[in-house]
Amino acid sequence: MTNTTAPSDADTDVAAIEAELAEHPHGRVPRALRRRQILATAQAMFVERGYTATSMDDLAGRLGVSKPVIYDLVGSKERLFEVCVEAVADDLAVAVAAAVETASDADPDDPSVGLRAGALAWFEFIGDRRGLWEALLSSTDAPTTAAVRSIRARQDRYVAEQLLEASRDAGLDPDPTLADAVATAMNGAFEALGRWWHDHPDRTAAELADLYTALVLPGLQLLLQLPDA
Amino acid sequence: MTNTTAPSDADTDVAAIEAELAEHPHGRVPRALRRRQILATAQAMFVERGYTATSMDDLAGRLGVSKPVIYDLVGSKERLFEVCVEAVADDLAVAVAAAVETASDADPDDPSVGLRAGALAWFEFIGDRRGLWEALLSSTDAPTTAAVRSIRARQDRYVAEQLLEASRDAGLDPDPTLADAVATAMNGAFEALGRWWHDHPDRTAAELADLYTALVLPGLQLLLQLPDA
DNA sequence: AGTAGTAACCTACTCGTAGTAGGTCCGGCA
DNA sequence: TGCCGGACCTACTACGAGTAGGTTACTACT
Repeated sequence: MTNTTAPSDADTDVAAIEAELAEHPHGRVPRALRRRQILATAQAMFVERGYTATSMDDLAGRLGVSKPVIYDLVGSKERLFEVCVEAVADDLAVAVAAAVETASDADPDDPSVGLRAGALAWFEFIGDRRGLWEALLSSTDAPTTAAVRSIRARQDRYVAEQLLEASRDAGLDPDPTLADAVATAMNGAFEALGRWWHDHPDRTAAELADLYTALVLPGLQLLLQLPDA
Repeated sequence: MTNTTAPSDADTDVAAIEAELAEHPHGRVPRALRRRQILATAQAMFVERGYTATSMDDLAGRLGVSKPVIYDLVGSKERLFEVCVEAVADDLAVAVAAAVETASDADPDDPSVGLRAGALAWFEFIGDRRGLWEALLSSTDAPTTAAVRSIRARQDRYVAEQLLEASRDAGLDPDPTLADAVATAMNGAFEALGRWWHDHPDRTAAELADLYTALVLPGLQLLLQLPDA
């Protein structure tokens, strides 16, 4: 059930943007559109060749535009990468949060269904964008610094918040620092399983979500003293 | 209990190597020694400035040697980084394996003591080399590609093997692929907690090892059907 | 219509860094 | 004394990120 909707905003973007570009007879194009084109094309190149192997000259060539245009609109190569990563991270965060909310609403008493639903949404998301995810985050060579740090921090915050909420819902008084650490560890396991999946593509998102849940949930319930069901 | 022994092979190396170098009156030094000097100095610079900010020219300058010497002895900048990482990874692997073995010998019936001992050794090791670990692995900007991949693979293999062994010791017939996936997830959690520790230095290695064990062990026992104690 | 003003874009650089071609200098050994 | 090989150096090339300053075409106003 992983390929029903648009597989990647980026590819869609490229097509849509191409169409919009055609409407402008001369090479001259509004800044906003040019910027979207740059981001979409850059994302594609990062995926194909990786960060270092993608040169700004090549990108400019592929865009049919000179380098200063890119620098004017984006600022720097590192910034360009960051923006690409953040776009993906935004989509992921939205997808996961929606799945968690839906599941929690359906079964408000069992905190484990939220976890399971979130895990499933997470794996389905990255399953739909294999190359993208690998290239941008699980990354092989990028000055991932700021970008990856910030999306990790965001995921950690989200999961920690979920843990605290579940804990409070169960009538407990949770330790925020503990929740923080646990959330970080959980997300580390996510990332790692995402990489593992890449080397074992025959597995399904559901299998990974089950595995993840089975591994993490029992310890979680003990640590946070959550109810069993 | 984290600072009793030699805190970092690298610093020790620098001193020892300096001494050995003094024995060679002219600048001329045997290849092997020069190579050790290069590695030690490079490691230090990578820790101080990070990968990209460390230029081969600067390194050559600090060594009092010209660039081609480095290229002759190491091959490339990326290779240089890899060698540094692998050296640390070797030490870590040895430390963890030793701790696990000792603990398992002392209490052969309870597989959880091995896990707990390994976790503790792992955290103590990286606690002893904060900056080093952060710079080389948790890395901020390196073409970590090959290096990080290979050390992750190695850690994964080790943990998977431990899991299989524990499972067999309990008289079960374990699934290698499952063990592989679980090991990967466990190590992902390790890495993430290592990073978290960096932002919460007030914690002790023992606290982190306890947290890790508490989070992971229950699920592990269910998944692999290990005995409880 | 003619004429600013400005948005989009380009040419042609600088600067820094990875990596290399080819030569030098010194010790040992016949 | 002359030769050989190992340690080392000077002086490059190639390439990529980022920029200074100029050019063209569209828009708005008189």
